[in-house]
Amino acid sequence: MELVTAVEKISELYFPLSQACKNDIEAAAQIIAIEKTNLLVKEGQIAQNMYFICKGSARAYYLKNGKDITDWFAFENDFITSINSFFMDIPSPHFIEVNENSVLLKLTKANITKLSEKHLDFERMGNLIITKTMLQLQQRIVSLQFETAQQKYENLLDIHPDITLKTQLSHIASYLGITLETLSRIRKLKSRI
Amino acid sequence: MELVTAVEKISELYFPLSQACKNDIEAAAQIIAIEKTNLLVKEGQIAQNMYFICKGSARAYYLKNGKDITDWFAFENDFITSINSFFMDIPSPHFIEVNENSVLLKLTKANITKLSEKHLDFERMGNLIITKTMLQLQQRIVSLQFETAQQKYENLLDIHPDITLKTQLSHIASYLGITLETLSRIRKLKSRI
DNA sequence: CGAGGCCTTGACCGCGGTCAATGCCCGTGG
DNA sequence: CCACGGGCATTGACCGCGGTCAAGGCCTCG
Repeated sequence: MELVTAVEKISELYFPLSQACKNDIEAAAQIIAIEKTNLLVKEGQIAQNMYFICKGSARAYYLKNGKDITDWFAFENDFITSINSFFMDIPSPHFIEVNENSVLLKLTKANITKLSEKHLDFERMGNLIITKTMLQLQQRIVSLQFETAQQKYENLLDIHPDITLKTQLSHIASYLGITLETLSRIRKLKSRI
Repeated sequence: MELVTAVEKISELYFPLSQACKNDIEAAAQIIAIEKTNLLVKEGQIAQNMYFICKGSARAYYLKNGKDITDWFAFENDFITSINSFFMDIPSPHFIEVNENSVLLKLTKANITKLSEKHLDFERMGNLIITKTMLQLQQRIVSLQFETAQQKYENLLDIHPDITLKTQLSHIASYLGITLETLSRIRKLKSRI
């Protein structure tokens, strides 16, 4: 069953969980299938759920003067939610959109809280995920601060070589903090080599 | 005594702690006085301690092609460490430098681990601090991605109006991802208004 | 008083943003 | 089945922000 394998995957990839913990996760979580371009969270809502991507991909974006700015991508085996909203219980500045027809594991905040209280290993895992996210953000700051548009694009390709197959270039551009036009020119240069 | 008031401050500012927890922190922590320009962590070391700034200020920086790039400032009532190193047990990419003659509360990682295991409220507080740091970093990404040099400087002034009194402009410039010259020109413009 | 840090100022220029036209692909309806 | 329209990407012309390089000013401290 899909739910069991998803939980197993989480335990393997993030933190080894006891069988009792895995069982409780399985009892609390749901598997849901979502179609391309559907929204998991809308701006202004309070994000109630954390999603783990079993299959597919998603992104968080916000509107800045009406422009769509991608803030975060999540692919298979990543977690995604509106972090501001989920952790601080404030209205989400982000939309979360599913980019492809996807299968997600969904955990409510209430369930996560209960699981954290009951299972030390679950709480540890949560800590670890937050810490890693923090370090990733820090890395991204370094990248944004001192790299050229081209370097930033190449870094992204190093991490996600096939991102251009699944993702609109305009979303990638705003994620990198550059314009669509600049990204297009960079890609042209690279293809000529 | 200084130690007791520092712990009280932490409890007030970050998360309400039980008296038992505060007592244990006081038993585990040390107050240390450090002179200006001393280093708390050097590049390549593994950061063993978390510091809370009772008085003074500090910064984390790294060397990029020999240039000093400020990554983080910490002022009174902030915590500071080399986050990569401290949380992941890897050699620090950062130096941590005390900017003024300062008084710090120091907690070793071993003590923090013990306190987290013993006191649920302490662990919660740790979680909260990490989460808030994560959200701050995320905010900084937005700022770096789409703001002009001037906007970034003004944002910093909103948060730390008196930062220029304590901090070299060259450190501020590298924190904002701009050059010292650009910062100087921005400041000139502002002073003429 | 001289030296060395730190900051300011000026001249120059290139990366990447903006605006606008064009190309390309695909879904929909006549 | 083709024609049209809309969304996305490409390309070109232009230009301004902010980087680089270099000179000079201003403290502070020995």
